[in-house]
Amino acid sequence: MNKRVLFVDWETFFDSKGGYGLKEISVTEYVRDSRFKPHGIGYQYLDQDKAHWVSGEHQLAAFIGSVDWANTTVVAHNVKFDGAILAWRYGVKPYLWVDTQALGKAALGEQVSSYSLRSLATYLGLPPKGELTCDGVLEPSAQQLAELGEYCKRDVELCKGIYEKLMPQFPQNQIWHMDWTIRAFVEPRLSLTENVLVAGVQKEKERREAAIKASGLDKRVLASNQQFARHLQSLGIEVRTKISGRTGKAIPAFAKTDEGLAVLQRSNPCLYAARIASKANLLETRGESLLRVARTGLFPFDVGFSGAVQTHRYSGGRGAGGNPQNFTRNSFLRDAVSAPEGHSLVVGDFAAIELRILAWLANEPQLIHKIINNEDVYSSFASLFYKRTVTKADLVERQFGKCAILGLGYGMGGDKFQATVKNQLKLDISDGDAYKTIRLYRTTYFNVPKLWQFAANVIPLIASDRIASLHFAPFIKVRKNALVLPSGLTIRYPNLRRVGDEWVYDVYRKKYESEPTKLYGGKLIENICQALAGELCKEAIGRLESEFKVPCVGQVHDEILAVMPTAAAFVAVEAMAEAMQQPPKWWPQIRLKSEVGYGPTWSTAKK
DNA sequence: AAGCGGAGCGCC
DNA sequence: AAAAGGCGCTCCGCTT
Repeated sequence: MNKRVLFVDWETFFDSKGGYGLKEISVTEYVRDSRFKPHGIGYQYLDQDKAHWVSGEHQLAAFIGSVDWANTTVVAHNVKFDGAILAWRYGVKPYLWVDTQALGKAALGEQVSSYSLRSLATYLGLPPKGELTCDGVLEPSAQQLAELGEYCKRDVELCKGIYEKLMPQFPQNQIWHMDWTIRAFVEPRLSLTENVLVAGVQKEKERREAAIKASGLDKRVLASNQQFARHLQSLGIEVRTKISGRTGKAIPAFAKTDEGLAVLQRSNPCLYAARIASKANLLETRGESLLRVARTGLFPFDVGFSGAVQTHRYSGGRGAGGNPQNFTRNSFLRDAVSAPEGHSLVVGDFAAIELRILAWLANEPQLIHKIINNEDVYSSFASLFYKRTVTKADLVERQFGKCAILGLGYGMGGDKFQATVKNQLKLDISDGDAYKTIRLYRTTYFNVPKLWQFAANVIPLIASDRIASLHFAPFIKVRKNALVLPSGLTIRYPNLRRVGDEWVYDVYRKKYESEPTKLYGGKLIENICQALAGELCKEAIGRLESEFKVPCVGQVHDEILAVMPTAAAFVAVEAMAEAMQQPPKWWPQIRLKSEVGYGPTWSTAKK
């Protein structure tokens, strides 16, 4: 049977003053709220010239009932919102979900500054979007409802226009993956355990308040850079400054990794602790927002297709209590995420996936050989550095080796490496040691710097009009200002040009203004490694669901989450390991490895 | 009062 | 420059 394509857009009651709106609360809380009330829906099929408007409870029910959802692809702009309403309020399960906002990110990338309906419509030369607000209007008058209908129909037509313009530029094989990111949200399978969140937040609050109280200072003084600096000066403590990378002005060096704060930590630990405690942290704010979601039902997993527009990795969304990609490791946040009754979470992790990709791209035998023989690359590098045999038992030394192996593959310099070691390992190393580590890495794995050089040599080719493939990655094609990945998705370097002896391209960092950004060999390789890792993970999810019938419920870069009945969890572990280890058709040589575990919660499932 | 930019920090 | 990068979230402080 032919699938029909249906464009939709809901108009619903919101009240920003009453705290009931999408700026105020997450999509999940909004749609599940008792105040939720649809004004109506705009819709249009792909083969229709004009959009339609349906309002009124009975008419809406009749419309929903009239659609053959199982054979309909539903398209909307930010479809997680419209899909959540259809799925959670009307029990709709369509053939496929498509999001024109994600389509914009995937197909246009950095070429636009915003992926709002208005911005994409303007960029693509579609008719202007209407202007209308009905903030706080619970019962629109007949005239208001008619105006809302006209406004909504225009949005539906714009959504269809965006789809028609961008779909030809979007690789068909990626449609299923886009659908998966939306299903992970609108068909949630995970739970959030309320009391775990309550206890975690409470503990964190008490810890912070105690630290602030112990200092005897006002929280506002501690939290403000200016006031805190003045307070330190009044105590006769020197306030070190640093130069802002963005503004070029001197600012107080108050970051955790700044030396000035480290000095304070040693000289006045109480004041240091209070300063840190004065800032809200992720643990507490995220715990609170997840708790609000937990009270409404299951946990929708929000990742955005091509959210990382440069590499097409998934980004974390804010639709259900905040970005699930940065839940603090070994924290109560991950303890709170669990499989439903009678089920287990199966979690798989690609082992050192970017390192493997780098090793095979560089064709570096010192890495490839060790990886194939299951030798511990981190210990091996640490052994070279410390000039003695380091094993997994030498925790700090091996951690140092890991930090170097994972960090130095893209050209990192000494200062940055020193800061990274301090930040991740809480380890102080000298300038000399940092420099020595970098030199050791680059001489030991000399094919890696050679790869950066190959990449640097390719940059002029990317900027030219010539069509080619990368000789070190033949499955990646070179196009004008772009690289085409095996999936067909494109890494873009808009307006790539030489400025002096550097290469730059334009990135929208600010909202309305693009900014030249440098491109060099190491960075190009990093973009490629991240992008390929993302593609491998997507392919594994595809195999797991279609071949192994293991329903995947979430993804964090190199990690896949699935939910299975506990009786079948062990079988799913095997399936996941196999699905993740299978090399892709376009790169049969690479050797992948995964670590898979299962348990009742995210924390327990992950080894 | 609301919006924006800068800075810092969580994850991979 | 043989220069790690990709994100989202939060707060402060300034502008509008």
